[in-house]
Amino acid sequence: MTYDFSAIEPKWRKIWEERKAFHVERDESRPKFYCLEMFPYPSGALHMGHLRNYSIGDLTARFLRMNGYNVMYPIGFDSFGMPAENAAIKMKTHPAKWTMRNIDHMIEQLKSMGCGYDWRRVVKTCLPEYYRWSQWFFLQMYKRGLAYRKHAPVNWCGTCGTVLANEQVIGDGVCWRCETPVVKKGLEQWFLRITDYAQELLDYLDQLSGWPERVLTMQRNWIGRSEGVRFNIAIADADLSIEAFTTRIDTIFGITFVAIAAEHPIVKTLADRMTPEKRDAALDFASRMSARSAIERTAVGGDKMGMDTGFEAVNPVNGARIPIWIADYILMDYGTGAIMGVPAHDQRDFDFVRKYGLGIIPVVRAPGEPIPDPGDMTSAADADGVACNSGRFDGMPTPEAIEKIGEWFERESWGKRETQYRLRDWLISRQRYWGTPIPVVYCDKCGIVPVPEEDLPVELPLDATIPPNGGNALLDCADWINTTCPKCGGHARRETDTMDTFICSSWYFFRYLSPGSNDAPFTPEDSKYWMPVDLYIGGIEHACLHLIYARFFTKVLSDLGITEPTLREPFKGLLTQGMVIKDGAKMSKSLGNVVDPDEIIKRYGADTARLFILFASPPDKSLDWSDKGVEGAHRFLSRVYRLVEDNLPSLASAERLRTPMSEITGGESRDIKRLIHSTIDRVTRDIKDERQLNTAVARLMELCNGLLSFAPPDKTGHALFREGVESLLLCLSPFCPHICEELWEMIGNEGLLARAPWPSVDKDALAVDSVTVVLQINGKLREQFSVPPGLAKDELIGRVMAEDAVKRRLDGFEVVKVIAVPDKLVNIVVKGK
RNA sequence: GCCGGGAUGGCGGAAUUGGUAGACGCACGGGACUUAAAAUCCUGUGGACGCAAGUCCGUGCGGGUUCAAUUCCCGCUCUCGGCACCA
Repeated sequence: MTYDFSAIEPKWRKIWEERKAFHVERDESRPKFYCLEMFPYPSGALHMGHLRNYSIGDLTARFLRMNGYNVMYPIGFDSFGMPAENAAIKMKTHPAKWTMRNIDHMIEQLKSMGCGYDWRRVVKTCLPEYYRWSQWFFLQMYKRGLAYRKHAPVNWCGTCGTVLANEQVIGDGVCWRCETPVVKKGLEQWFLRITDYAQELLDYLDQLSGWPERVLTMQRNWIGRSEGVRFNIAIADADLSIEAFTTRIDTIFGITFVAIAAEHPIVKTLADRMTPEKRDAALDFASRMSARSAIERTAVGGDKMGMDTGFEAVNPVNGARIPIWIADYILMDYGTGAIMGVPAHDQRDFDFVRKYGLGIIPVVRAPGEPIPDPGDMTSAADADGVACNSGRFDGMPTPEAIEKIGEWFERESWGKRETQYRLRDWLISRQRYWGTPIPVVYCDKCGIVPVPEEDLPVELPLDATIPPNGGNALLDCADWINTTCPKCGGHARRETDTMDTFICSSWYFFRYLSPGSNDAPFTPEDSKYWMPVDLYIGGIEHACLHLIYARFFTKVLSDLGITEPTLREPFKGLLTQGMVIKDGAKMSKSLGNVVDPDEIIKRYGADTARLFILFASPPDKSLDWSDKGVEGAHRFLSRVYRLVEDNLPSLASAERLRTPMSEITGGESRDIKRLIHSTIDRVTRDIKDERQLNTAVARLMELCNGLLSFAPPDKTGHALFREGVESLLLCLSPFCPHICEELWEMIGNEGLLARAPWPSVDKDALAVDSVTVVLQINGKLREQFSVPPGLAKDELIGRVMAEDAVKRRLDGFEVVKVIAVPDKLVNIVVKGK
């Protein structure tokens, strides 16, 4: 018989299922571990990235289960979203049908991988039993003012036919899904007040020691905190003022213009006070500027465009009159949409005045240097220095000037020191059908009315037909839209926008914990026992999307009293797996370099696929797919199989499971005992502490090689051989569970390996009988000697110096210094001949 | 521009606190088995010189610290990723 994975793998999956090997319940008597994977979108089939994600997850879950932890390891499907609608149009079917069929197929695929999920806990976010609670959370937030509706310039993707949250606009301003350039549109939409949590989201990053530094940095950048002063600038000869925000209030004496965003409301006010020709020109300029896509607006080194309004502003500190311009480089959605222009110390302002011939006033100089001549300046000087041209602040270093002038502004009530964030409130409305309906109606009389909790869920009508042009199918559901107002009973219309699917994924990890719960999204007991997630595994692409939203949701749930007040963060540990690469590029359909997991599993088995993936590179680095490497992994498993099959009589003859080191005499036997236990030791540490799964596999290969070349010399030898084989199977089982179960059974063990305890390390067996020390001369390796371990420095030096080879080498040299490192080396420093 | 990774044989990747660079695997060379091939097993494999013993060079580049540097410090180059007219 050879290694027949196609018979072995289904056999053990069936047994695991029958024996409910992976069912899990709360158990206060054992430490818990919550191992979570980013759940897949049911696109139709798993790709290699999924296989990698879930191989890492299942290994972790199995390892910890064997180590005595009560392990929560669930899976589900993020099953609302655009692709289902697109597929529905293309395949002339319904998104629900397409989605549910895909889920069924992907469940089969996940099972074929051998992942030990608790299948009773599967979450499908497109089912009313799930999304009713998303709606319920929305209502709780609405009640507390955390969900609100406002008119705002929003990001619109023409291809997807919907608005997007800021986080979903990526790169140079394109849609995260279809990469269409996004345009700004003024619309009334629903938002969640995530900015209320900006500071906490930032502060708690410091506590997330189990997260990769890159992700923490990305989130810090995204939240983008900056401290400055918000202040009023009066408009001359008008009872109007403009608010500006600056982080460099110390440069206030250097203002030579004020610039406002094209979308700024004051543009219209000012235009109304202009001559008709001037007015038309201004409004035309403003609308041309604001209509441009993010790509055009932020083109690197883009020429700045501006227009003088003819109005003047008054510098609060000295009464200087300065022109007010509309400028395209001012963003309406950051700060106040208006800035004080200080060309001497801001490169953008500098570029602007050079183009339009406005003045430059230097107000910071390098210490000990004269005030620069504006005419000589070739760029803005944004470095710190000391104040100049700034009245009584002259000579003050920049940080102090920022402090003192800020205080002065507050004292004079000109403005206030303030912290700004780049983070924007989360726009959750989507003009799409296949999503969670927003539980709100618009009453002719009462306006916005939330749907009462007892009327939840607001079910998505499943009899809708997706319009072939990709529009929102809900708009055609007149029966569904027209309803009665829960408040006055009059006519009302349902909200036809659905929620961003990132809402669904913001709390699914709570739902896993209480799958049957009908009167609450999850039970407090379950949440208290299982949360937080101990290890979350997924792609880094969610660093500023899902991972921020889920943190926000967790904080809100905690504040609403739905979870423990102390549960402020959902994910204690985060492992961002690397990409799967083939031929130097990320696997993608367009490049034609995809490898189908199904085919690999069919051809080599799931154990081989998993082993290769875990062996080829560390989990957080990118993985180079190699067909040859897969064959290598398969070859190894065949060798493991043969190791057992060819030695069944020897294995059966073993009389004891563990032989103490003190009873082992032969050198080879002592070596194999040592190899067994150093392997267990290393593999355990590699998995637990280092997450170095690739080196753990390497150790197991070494153990296998060692056992293959070990010929048991006696009875003790046979016992040791069995000890080695059992250790190998136990340690290998989280990587390749099926073959290990099979071999475990073959050597006569009862009970599931999946439930067996992890082998312990026999510390006595780690002690070595001799060590190799090297001789260095002037730091260069020269000789090697075998000596007993634990020799003191002097003893070691004495022994090495006595060697003939060493004497020969030192002949004619003067020994300057001798360094000894016990059990490692002796380095002799010598001087010329 | 700012922030964060990374650079080690032909390839993927290893190297506790500075202490034998290249574990493990792939690929390749030689051999065994075979009529032959595949599979399997044994064996070699960083580069240069050498019959050999051995010597020299070698972890992106240039310096430095040290008896000793892939590892620590200073200065660069290249590369991947994130953010960016963010006031």
